Amino acid sequence: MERLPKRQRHQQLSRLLEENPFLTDRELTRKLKVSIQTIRLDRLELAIPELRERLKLMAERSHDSVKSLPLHEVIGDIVDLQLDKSGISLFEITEEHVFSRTGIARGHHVFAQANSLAVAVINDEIALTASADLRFIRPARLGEKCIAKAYVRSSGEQKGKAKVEVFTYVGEEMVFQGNFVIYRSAGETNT
Amino acid sequence: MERLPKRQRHQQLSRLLEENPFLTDRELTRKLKVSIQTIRLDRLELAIPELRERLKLMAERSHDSVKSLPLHEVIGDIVDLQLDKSGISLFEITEEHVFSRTGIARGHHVFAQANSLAVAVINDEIALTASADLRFIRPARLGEKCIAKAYVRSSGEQKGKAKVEVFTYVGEEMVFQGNFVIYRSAGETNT
DNA sequence: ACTCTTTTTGGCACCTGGTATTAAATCCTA
DNA sequence: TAGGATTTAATACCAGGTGCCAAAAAGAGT
Repeated sequence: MERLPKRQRHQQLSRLLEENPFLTDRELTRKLKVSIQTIRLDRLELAIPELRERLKLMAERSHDSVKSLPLHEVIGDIVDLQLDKSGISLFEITEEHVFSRTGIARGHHVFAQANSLAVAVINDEIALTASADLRFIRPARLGEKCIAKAYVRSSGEQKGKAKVEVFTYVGEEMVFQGNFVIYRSAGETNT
Repeated sequence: MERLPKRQRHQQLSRLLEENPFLTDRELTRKLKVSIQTIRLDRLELAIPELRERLKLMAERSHDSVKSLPLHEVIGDIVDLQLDKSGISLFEITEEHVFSRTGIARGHHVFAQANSLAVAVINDEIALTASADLRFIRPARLGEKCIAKAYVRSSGEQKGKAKVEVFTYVGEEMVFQGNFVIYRSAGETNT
């Protein structure tokens, strides 16, 4: 039995729609050289919804992913904050934070959580990172919940700089440690 | 002339569709208590496309933003790369990177560019940031183009660690400098 | 060569969510 | 009360399908 042609076509169809979900059945007939009914049977078998449904799905995905894009403000959820003293934030490592090959979080996300917290804990109008000293103790992995704890070591209202120490844990294990020096507006703003 | 009802309806219609672009004209008639023709005239005047067009637009946006979503892989465009030697990347500060009150870039974005480049420049299957030492020399601001230059100082194939130095400039001015220690898979992978 | 099954086509009615056009009804106000 | 703006109605048409049924074509088995 040379049942291949159908399977092959199914594969091609899947591939085509994966790389361009905007194709109508009619356009697919031209690419695959079969009738439109065949295309529709194929979609049925492969459980691929019609064009409009595909677009709707994509639109829905993009609609609620607006919320989950944490690029703008604080990275991680701050669950406790004592200004000029200490703070705690939570951050869960999801697919978008990891190297896809290894499932290990990219360093800048772990840093972003710690940095956001270090800035937030400083009780001032303007607080900017001046310098930092980081240690990635062990990699954080997909699905892990990172708990960052920040302690203000010297707030130095006069000097314009504050020192903040941040420790990030997964469970009991420490995964990251950083010493931050934060500029605060009391001292100077910027050029 | 009590021309308000129309303008008011137009405003409501815009608002409704803004917060839920998935509404059909028929659903809108129920919300606004006017005939479907009125809804269509209104959309015409307001140049709001029909439901399917709206969904298509959203789908398209989300489709090619896959490329421009810089969350996953490398932050910044790498324009030059000599593995185990040096690399250059460009990154423009846009609204989403800054504190909205001050227009100053959040530190973790500047760090992310430098960190991505430091990892990219290491010629190895797996490269992870081990530790880093950072100096934010002056704030990067909205609209500025950051040029990060990375130099591998000691690649240490045996030791499993490489040292990378990164300098980030806006024009002639240095805004950031960092010393990175990168784990490379030659030495050890991970737990 | 003749079955039997799978696969592929074709045709037709129907659906949704519209556009386009023309016409009638309703307001408002000068 | 005439006249423009506004609203509603009615009808034809379109894209991109679904659902269903039948017929043609292609293989496979013996």
